[in-house]
Amino acid sequence: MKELTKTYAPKEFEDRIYATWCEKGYFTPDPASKAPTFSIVIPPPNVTGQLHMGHALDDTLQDILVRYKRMQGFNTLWVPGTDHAGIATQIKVEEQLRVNEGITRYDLGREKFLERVWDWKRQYGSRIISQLKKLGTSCDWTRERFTMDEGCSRAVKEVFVSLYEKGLIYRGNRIINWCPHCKTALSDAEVEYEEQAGHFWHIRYPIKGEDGYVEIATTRPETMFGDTAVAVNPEDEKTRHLIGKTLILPLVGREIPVIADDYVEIGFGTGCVKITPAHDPNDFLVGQRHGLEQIKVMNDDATMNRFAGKYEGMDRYACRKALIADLEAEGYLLSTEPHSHNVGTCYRCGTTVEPLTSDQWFVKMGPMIEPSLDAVRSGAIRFIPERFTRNYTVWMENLHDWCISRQLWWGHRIPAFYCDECGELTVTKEESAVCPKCGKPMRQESDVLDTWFSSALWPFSVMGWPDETEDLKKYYPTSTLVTGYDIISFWVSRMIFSGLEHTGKAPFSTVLIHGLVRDAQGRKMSKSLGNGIDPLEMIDKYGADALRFALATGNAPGNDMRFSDEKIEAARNFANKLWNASRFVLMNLTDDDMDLTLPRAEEMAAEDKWIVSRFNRLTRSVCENLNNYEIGVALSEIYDFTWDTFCDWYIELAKSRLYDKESEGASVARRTLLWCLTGILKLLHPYMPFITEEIFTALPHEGESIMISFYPDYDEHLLFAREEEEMERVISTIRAVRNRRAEMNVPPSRKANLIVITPYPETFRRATPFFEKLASAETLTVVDSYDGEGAVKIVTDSATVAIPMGDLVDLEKERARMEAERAKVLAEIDRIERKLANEGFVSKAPAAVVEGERAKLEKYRLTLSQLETALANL
RNA sequence: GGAGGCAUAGCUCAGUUGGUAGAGCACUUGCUUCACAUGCAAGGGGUCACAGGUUCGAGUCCUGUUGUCUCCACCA
Repeated sequence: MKELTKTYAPKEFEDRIYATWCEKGYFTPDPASKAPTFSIVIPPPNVTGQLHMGHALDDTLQDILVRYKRMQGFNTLWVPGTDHAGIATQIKVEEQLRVNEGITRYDLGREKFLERVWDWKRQYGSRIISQLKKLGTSCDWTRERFTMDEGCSRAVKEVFVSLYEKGLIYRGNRIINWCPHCKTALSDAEVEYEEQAGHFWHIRYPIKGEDGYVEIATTRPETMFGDTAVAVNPEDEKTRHLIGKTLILPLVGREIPVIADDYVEIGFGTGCVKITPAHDPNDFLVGQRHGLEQIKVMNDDATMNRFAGKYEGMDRYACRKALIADLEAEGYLLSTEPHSHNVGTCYRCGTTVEPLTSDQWFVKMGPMIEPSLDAVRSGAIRFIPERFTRNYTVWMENLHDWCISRQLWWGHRIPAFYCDECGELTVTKEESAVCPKCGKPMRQESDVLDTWFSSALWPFSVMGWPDETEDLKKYYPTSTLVTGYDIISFWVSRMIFSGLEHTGKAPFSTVLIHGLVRDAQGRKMSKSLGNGIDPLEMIDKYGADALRFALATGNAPGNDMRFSDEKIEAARNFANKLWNASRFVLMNLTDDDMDLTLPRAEEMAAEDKWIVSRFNRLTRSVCENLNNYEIGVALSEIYDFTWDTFCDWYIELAKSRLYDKESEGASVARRTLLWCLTGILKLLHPYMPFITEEIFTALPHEGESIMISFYPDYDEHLLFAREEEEMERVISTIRAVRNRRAEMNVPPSRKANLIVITPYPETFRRATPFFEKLASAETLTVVDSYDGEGAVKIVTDSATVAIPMGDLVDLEKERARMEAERAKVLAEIDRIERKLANEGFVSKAPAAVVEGERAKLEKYRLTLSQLETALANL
């Protein structure tokens, strides 16, 4: 028989086991399977990224579900892959070019630059995949995908053309978020707001032909060059007289009208708002309503353009500073007050975004909103925890059109073509098209699509859509999507409306949301703080199983969790415990113990039936919790059972029979041990795949791997209520004896004779070896009555145990202790009696609860009478 | 401005349809018990933020208050 090393050493086997699983093809579902399917698509990590704790958590949860379902016999598929991550990847490669070669992408040109990015992708693209493998993820690697591979590109074109033809994609000049550093448009979702200290500058706008002026407050004076009106609310008495007047823009001298628009809030500020349609989303709308001219005053890099006059070429902030100084010098600056406000920043580079008007491509969201809300309302898609439904609904309801074009090079190039000859715009899936109108060659749109445009199609593009493939038929819609709450708006909602629009089906039925992994102090892990914990380092130090355990335990769905050395150490210790318990079982087994079935009920001792019955209950509870996505609760149940019930009690109880190796009892104990241990390994396998596999294959076992064995199932034939009760009596009495001995500082080496008075004489006679081994008993004698003086009396709800230890006993102390105990029991009896006397309780509480209280009362009464007898005998 | 989370043992957190509270770590005491000191045994420690309400019964459901975190919106 195989032997296990003395301590748990995950490095010795994790890689080997993973390689074996891959070789055997266990991760690939059987195409012939008729079983119900369970499918998941991985949230694709950035192709050039590295595994961080967020991934580790996300993918651990998915692997737990996938392995659980696979062991339950589902036809299970987990599709892996990576995302091209437009901006993120392009920034990285540009940075590398700058550092290594001192050049920009423009020096290389589009084609050469893209070659470089593909090189980069080839070089680093497999890194995160191999890191995922280290974690133990059971993805079907034969189906690995990339958001810019041929299939995904085809799906993207198909969707783009289809939406365009339906009128759901349009090109327009509208106000968008512009990142001056990335030099691209961003969607609303890609803008992060942060509170920044700023100022309100109050500026005087003179009224034409009058002496008066209008006071304007602004946080962004440099946009003044783009002002094309000043607005007041038509209902505002204080400003109504200004409507229709003409103002003169300070320093610029341009004339702008005062217009009336109820966008201006009465009572806020000066009641007069400068309107800059080209640089503010609200002003843009006001401008549209009033037909105002849009004057863009900045270049793509946020330097000022010719409309800024002498400030042309200055950076927007430099311009602001100079402008304020000039306004002050000319007497236009009325006052300055500090003002803190939210500033939009680019989610990739952190640069303050500039709202500006620009020609971009948009997805018209209107018609897709209602079906997306319906899918959730009807229950076709369920969020877990449920509260994220609201998060999703609110976002969906307030959705604006989605700006999908990016002025980047890395990404899906928009399949639109311009004919410079006749001005025709053609949107087509075809390459290098010729103008359908004039036959001249066309020029393809240079913009690429938002990364999230292709991610949104992921659940069906990876299945082969738009073709009616076998995978699509079998595995789409997918079952569960597992992701963090931080990308519900970026990704989850876009997959939902895309799935509904293009396949007519919601892409998944359940969305399991998890929180963020924070550091031990509760801070968000970030590069700039340098507080990130590297999952690979953790795997190296503690093993992948310990990492997975630490991530799966101790937190409820949707809540953030803290990660600490403490936590993963506890997980590693648990692995070590399981390892050593297995060593114990293994070293006791003999060559005859290849029978993997449980001994027959008649053969089993009370303790065997007890552990089997408890395991059976555990199985039921674990499955219930896993089915409800209570992944952490299920794990802690397995943990408690393994450590407390199996190791601390059952193994110890079994030892007394194992000594006599040849005996029938030893054989039964060995088979029960093996059966239970194997069951624990199976229950635990989804969480800790490596250690359970290593032990499983070391033990006598059926089948070549635990990962393709069947998950334990509740079996009513394995419920032994009577033996459970019997063993609980024994255990609680052993505990009580230990407790008294510890209180009295009796060393374990000092054995004692136990005299037991009990209504369950047989139980205690049979349990004699347990008291000898676990309660330092020399002998155990069951008697009808005992009045020995100078004995310590231990009273439980099933027995009075007397220990004659004359010299050690202080009679007065004993009396006091027992009186105290009596008082406690009396209080309990009183409490329960009052409860049972309460008619409301008896008539309204469930029968089982009332029955439970009655049983408790019974026990307390027994304890009380025993205590009183003992006191009388003292 | 709107929405939501959290508030339970010294610390970090569980607590699944309401039935007087649990774990890990830390702490105290005792153990070289032949699987494990990454261990074994015993123990101390909580008016479940506060105030009301529903109920026979509330950590759990409802309302409000306070503290704290997050998301969304963006009134210049």
